[in-house]
Amino acid sequence: MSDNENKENAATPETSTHFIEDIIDADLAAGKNDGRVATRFPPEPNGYLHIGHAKSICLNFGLAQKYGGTCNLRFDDTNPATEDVEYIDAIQEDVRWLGFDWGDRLYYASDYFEQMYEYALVLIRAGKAYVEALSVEEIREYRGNFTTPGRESPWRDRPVAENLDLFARMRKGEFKDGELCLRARIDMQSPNMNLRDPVMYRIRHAHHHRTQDDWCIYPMYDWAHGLEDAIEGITHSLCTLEFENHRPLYDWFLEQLPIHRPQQIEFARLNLSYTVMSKRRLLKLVEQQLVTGWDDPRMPTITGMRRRGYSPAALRRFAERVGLARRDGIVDMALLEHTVREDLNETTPRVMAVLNPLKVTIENYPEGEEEFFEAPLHPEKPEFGTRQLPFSRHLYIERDDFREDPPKKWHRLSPGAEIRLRYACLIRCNEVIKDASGEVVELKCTFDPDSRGGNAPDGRRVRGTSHWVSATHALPARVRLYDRLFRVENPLKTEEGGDFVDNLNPQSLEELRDCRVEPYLATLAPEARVQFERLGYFVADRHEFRPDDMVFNRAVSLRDSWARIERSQPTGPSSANRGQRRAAEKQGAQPSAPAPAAKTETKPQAAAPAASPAEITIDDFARLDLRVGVVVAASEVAGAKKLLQLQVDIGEARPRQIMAGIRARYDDPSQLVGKKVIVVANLKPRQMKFGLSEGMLLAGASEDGTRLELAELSGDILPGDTVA
RNA sequence: UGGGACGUAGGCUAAUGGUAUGCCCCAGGUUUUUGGUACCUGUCAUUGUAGGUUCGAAUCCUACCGUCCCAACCA
Repeated sequence: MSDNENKENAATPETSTHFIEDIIDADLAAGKNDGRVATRFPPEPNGYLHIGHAKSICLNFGLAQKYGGTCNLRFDDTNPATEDVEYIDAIQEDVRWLGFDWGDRLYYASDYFEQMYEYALVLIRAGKAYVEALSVEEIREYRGNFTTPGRESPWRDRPVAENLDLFARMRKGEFKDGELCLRARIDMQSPNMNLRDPVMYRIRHAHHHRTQDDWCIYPMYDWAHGLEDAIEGITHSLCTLEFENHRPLYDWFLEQLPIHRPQQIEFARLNLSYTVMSKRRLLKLVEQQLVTGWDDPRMPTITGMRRRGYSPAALRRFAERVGLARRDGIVDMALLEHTVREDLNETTPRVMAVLNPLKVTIENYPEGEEEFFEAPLHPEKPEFGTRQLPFSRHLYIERDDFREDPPKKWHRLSPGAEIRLRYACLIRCNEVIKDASGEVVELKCTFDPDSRGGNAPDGRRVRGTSHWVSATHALPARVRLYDRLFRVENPLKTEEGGDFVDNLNPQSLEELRDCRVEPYLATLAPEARVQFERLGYFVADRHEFRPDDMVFNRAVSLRDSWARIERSQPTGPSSANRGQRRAAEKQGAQPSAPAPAAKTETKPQAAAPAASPAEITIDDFARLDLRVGVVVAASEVAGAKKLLQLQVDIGEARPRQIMAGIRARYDDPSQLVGKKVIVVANLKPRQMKFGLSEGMLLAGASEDGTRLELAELSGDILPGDTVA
């Protein structure tokens, strides 16, 4: 590589610029705004901030940092009916915790009310605004709809003097709520509904948390927001896509006034799988006590994620990583979890905790004796230091780390097997003690005195390493295991008449009350993040943790490749697949290919370490939407030996295309045409090599049990009928 | 239904007329006193579809299809 190339590479930025940076670069190049970049983060104090806001915060503050500009924190407090000081405090705490500093640039829209009022007078005098006397219902009716243009209000041509008088009296409080309002005089025919004489001020005799009872008229968003930006000298006003239709209005208002003209730019809001992101819905979860509060660790709120143990750096990195574009989509929760693991892996000390303790007695270790092993707090970072691990005759190990009948590839403890206790020694299991019900209650083991520190004296290979605590020294703790709040990727997709709360994951929280942790953990401060070795990243609960009553929340589990191996083992407990098949057999049918059940839908949660992996319940099975389908076309798929491509009418606007691995049985596909079959209608469509498959057909063994056969139906049934 | 936007792999994302980038997911492997981490390898895209312009198109043009947003005195 030449020097030249080296230089070029060095100059190439690691991340490419996104479209907003491109706009700013162009503005700067054109000499706009005197080379200034000024952004703002303008939350309405009517709820807590969520991860979507975090994206916006990182964007706005990040841009200011990058361009040497400023970013204001501004509360858009124009609606006293829904706003509250509780939120004002919480929002500031969240932004600060995320790592951003607004310096002395904290502003409130309500500080501009007087100025806005003056500007409204300007519009009235110019004949661009008028006092409306129609009722809310009448205004709605006059507005028309998408297809029919609006009609002009009878008050639209009220003389300026009268408007001025009425508006002044509105302010003085001479009218009741809703009796009058101030409207912009724009265009009732506009195809953009926002331009059909939008309301600028409404009358609300309400107490405002900052202006008290000074005002009884409050500005609407469209009128207020551009003014707030203009007054603060914002250059680039960033907002989400749904405000795109408002931009002509944003611009129109500012054009009427002799003030600074900020530029509104929209970007796609962040959506995350397995959660909801609107304040309205989050509020519902809180109010109906479906979660413990705004800071419930399962909530996608910033404060919830904080309590969950996510770090500010992880959230910032995530915001960076999801990118910025104008196309909306749903970011995979797995990306967030990956980012959290990545950050916590680098920043977090390792400690040992046993969540489901199983008693172990080291028979050749003297009763009453103890010793201490020095163990590093981070295996790759000596600068983290070490701590002393007490060891004695009586220990606890994780119940999951022992199996009486070990499956293949099991590296952990089982009768006669030898494992390493992390940083301590090698032990071998000699005897299994069970209680009356047959449950394993204790293991009798011996340790190899020459293996102190954990190394095999003769270099023998010991593959399994378990975490452990000394029973005589360990401290009790409560541990909460969290899982995703919703059991489906998009909780907003519900059955007819359903509600997103129907999709809540009933197993999103599991509290373990009988955990044992090493003594070192009592020195932790609330909110300290640690890795419990081999289990996951945990945080000392910021509200409930005390040295004598320890409470930990699991931020995220470690990746668990054993769970994967076991899942794929034919002899292991049933995989998601097998479970589903078993359930299907009860109904006398067996799902046949194409895609053996959507992986992402039935994937067992890596979570709950104690849970038996991958079972599905009868409730899961009931989620299958089975429909009657009529095959309208069937053909072979060129290049695929097993597949048939079917068009199946299930009573929808168009037939579904379904790829089925049944070619071996139906060598003449045309014989299938006209047959009534059973279709899994709510299976996530799957893009296969040979085309999209939009469902799955049920099949079973033929009567003589020798071949596969599609389950067929007959009788007076129609495509789309539900199969009970 | 009128208007506005958006379509790149299973999910995000890059590309600025020069032959599809990176991350996540998934599958395998190496190292390992965490079945973690790190590292390596692999699967997956004729860029929504169909035409056109061009030596050359994800990029420009046309048409179609699909998805999202808008009919609060909410923001």
